Amino acid sequence: MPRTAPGSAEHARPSAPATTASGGEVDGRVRRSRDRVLTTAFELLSESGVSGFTIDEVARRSGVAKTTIYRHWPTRAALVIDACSRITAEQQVPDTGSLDGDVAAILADIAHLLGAARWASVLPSIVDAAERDPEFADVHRGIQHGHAAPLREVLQRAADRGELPATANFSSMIAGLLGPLFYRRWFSREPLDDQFLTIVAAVVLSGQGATDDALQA
Amino acid sequence: MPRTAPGSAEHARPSAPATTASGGEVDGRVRRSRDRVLTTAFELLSESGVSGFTIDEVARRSGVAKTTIYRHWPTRAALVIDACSRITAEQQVPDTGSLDGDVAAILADIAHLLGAARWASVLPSIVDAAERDPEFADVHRGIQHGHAAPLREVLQRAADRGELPATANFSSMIAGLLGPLFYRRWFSREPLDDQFLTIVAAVVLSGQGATDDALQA
DNA sequence: GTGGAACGCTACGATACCGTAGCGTAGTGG
DNA sequence: CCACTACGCTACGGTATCGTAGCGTTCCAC
Repeated sequence: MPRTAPGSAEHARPSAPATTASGGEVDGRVRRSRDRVLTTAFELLSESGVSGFTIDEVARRSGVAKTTIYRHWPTRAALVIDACSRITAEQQVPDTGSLDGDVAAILADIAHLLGAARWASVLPSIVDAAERDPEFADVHRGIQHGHAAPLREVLQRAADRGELPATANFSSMIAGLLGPLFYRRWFSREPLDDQFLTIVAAVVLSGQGATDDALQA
Repeated sequence: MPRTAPGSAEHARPSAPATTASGGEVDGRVRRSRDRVLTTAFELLSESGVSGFTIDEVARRSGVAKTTIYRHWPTRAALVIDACSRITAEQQVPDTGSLDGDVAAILADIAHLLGAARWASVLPSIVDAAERDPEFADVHRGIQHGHAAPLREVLQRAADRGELPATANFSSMIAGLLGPLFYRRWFSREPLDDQFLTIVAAVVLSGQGATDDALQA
């Protein structure tokens, strides 16, 4: 986003509340507009990346007037960020009873996400932007946390159950589990088949590894 | 690069040879211009990413006139690609005698690259572009191959020596070794300390793992 | 119904780039 | 010393965006 100044994410609505007196309900028109725009925005984002993202194009595709878009988002950057944030895709934390099962479930989930064109093609754009723009760095942090958290949780549970040594290095294990998947999707561009997932999980979990003790061997 | 058509990478020089009658030597002025431009281009690329890359800015910084730049590269895209290709950074293939030693050396190299601001901040940009532009996909493939090849070679040598089972799954091992490093640099943004490298290598190599047999356990 | 908010439309001004033209200057090689 | 080539400079034409203004229209809420 070379052309636009960051600008505060805060947006002063024209004048009035837009929420009816009762609860936090909003005018149906507002809701429709916002939804249509955000949906289109996300779609466009996955097609063209952060840099190819254009308000004019969003307006064209969504059928929502450009002026209306600017009534809801103060700046292009704000809309991009907002659309990006929709990716957060909170993963569910599985509970199969065993660490192996939990990890397998999570890896399968992630692999599925990586297979879904949209998600997987937007993320590199965000990573790139995050390298330079602090606002994107925040978004990135959120996404990152979103998919590492479930793994961390099942690892913690396993440690509590005694399935993992207390010295287990969670952070390294997570990198060991997710890294190879990401690597294949974005770098070597090889398929993420079940066999690969199984191998990754087996190697990291059996080399239970990731404890610092293992280094003495 | 939303604004510019790809265009052939071929560039018809104005008219004359630019190379003297003798060998492939070129006019010193040409050499200076090309060098200055490419250097500046790469620098700018790592600062602003592929999308923030501008011919005008390259001209400003390098001191080389925009018209001159266009005399050497037919289009913005061509210059970007050319600058990107400079990253290829051919890694050396170590030969410490043992698989462990070789892998450790390579991981240290990669970690060093990932620590170098320039290289590491350009790559996400290329990955992003490669998602949509076939020309960048080529560049990306080259880079990717460039850093996976040494690993593949030391693994092959180890297999020949009998240090690895013949059934070893090289591709998975490479993903298992490089993935975690990349993951830490671009996703979790944790430091790549020696301990981490050691753990990664130990886990993947000890779980020699990556053979399909290991799955029966 | 009716008032007011939200929307759509057209048109702008301002920038930033791309890529090219034309012309004069400087440096290279013989 | 001379021709030839590469270079620098200024100025364009063209395009794509951003973000805003003004005004009429539609739709929600009461």
